[in-house]
Amino acid sequence: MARPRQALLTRERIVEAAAALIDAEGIEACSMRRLATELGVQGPSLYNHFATKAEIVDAVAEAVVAQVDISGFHGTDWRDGLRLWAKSYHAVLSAHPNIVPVLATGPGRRPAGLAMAEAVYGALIDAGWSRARATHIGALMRYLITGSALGSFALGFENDPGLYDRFPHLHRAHELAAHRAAVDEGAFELGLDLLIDSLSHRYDQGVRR
Amino acid sequence: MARPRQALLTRERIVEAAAALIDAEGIEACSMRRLATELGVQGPSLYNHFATKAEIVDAVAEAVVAQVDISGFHGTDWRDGLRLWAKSYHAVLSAHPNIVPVLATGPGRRPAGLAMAEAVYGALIDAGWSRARATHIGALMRYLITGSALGSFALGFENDPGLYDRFPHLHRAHELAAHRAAVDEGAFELGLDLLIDSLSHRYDQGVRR
DNA sequence: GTGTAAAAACTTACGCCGCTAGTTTAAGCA
DNA sequence: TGCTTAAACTAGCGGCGTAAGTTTTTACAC
Repeated sequence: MARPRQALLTRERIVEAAAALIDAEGIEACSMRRLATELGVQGPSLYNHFATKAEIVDAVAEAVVAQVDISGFHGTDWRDGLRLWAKSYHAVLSAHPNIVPVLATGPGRRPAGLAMAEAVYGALIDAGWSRARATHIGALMRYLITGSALGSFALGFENDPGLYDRFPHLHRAHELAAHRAAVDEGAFELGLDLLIDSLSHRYDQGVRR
Repeated sequence: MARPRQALLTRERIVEAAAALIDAEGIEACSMRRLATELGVQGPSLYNHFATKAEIVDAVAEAVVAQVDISGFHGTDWRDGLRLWAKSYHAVLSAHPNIVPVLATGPGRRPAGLAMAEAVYGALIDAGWSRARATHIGALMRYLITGSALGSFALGFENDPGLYDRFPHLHRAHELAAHRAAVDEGAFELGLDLLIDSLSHRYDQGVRR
């Protein structure tokens, strides 16, 4: 086949298919040949639209970050804005855990990441936090969110009671997997509550740097 | 060359070389052929000592986690134990960031990870936290620690002022990289302080579940 | 001592990977 | 109408993880 009358590929179609493949089977399973097959095309054709595989993966990362809701910072208390943003970010990353290691490499390189940083940092500055503290708060929220999305804590323990015989306190660790959602979500929610409570306390006491 | 009088390889030598290569250039750069060359041997010889590359990477991960100091839980307040452990864990992962995504996949699969979970969970249970809360606290500490080690926040913003023209609050973001240590460490320390302060407050009020 | 089995290096090779080069044909425009 | 560019193709390179089979040495049973 030479050039078709109607283009078979677009950057959008490629990113969409790559995102689906990465979500389902991970970045390594999303090979150029495999992705092309999924799109009904031969492998090298993808290079007419993206220069490298890394560019495709980056575009997927950008599309994921763009889904995060940063509208909660407008006209609300900084605490509420922070909470809404964190929950949205957490929900988006939890839906796409396989792309998380890529996101972590450059929060401020992709447009959507910059827009997010602007919103978070801006809201904290406007609330009166010092520049240094606003940076720290933004960073540590990111730590909690990406850390929780990187891998399920509950699924990190295998469902085999015999594994924990040498660890008396872990004798019920094999039950963790069955309560994955409650454990993982509970830990994230607790972390968010603790951080915001503590920040709020400092803020109300006038400690803002 | 056939079998040598003295074995050229041991599991330890392989893990050591693999750890160095992963630290220096990442997991993908640590190919079987490359690693073998580094050890003065042909690629497939490694399979006499490990069944797969994943097994080698796993052994590196195990060796890294084993460096974390969990001795701080003995005979001290749970808050101090938690803080000492978290700082040690953070320091170890910061020294080996390229292995972090591997660690996140199974906190309770490797022996060193289990020993760590036993120490953390046990200390929290002994202090009086409920089983559910002890699990949550262990998990969210892990989130903060792995999240912070996954990628530098400061280095996520390129040192090019022009990039931030469209984002008024980020007009000094290009300076972040120059203060990498202060930003990244400051954020982690703040997160740790906030979490422990907040947990401590709840604990002292008798809210332990 | 000798015979045998296992161990630890080797060589060769398979199928997949990211990617390059060159080819073909259609589209878009002067 | 003719020229350039775009978007598909095929062929192929070097590297990857790994399997299979070879060679020689070691360790141990008789």
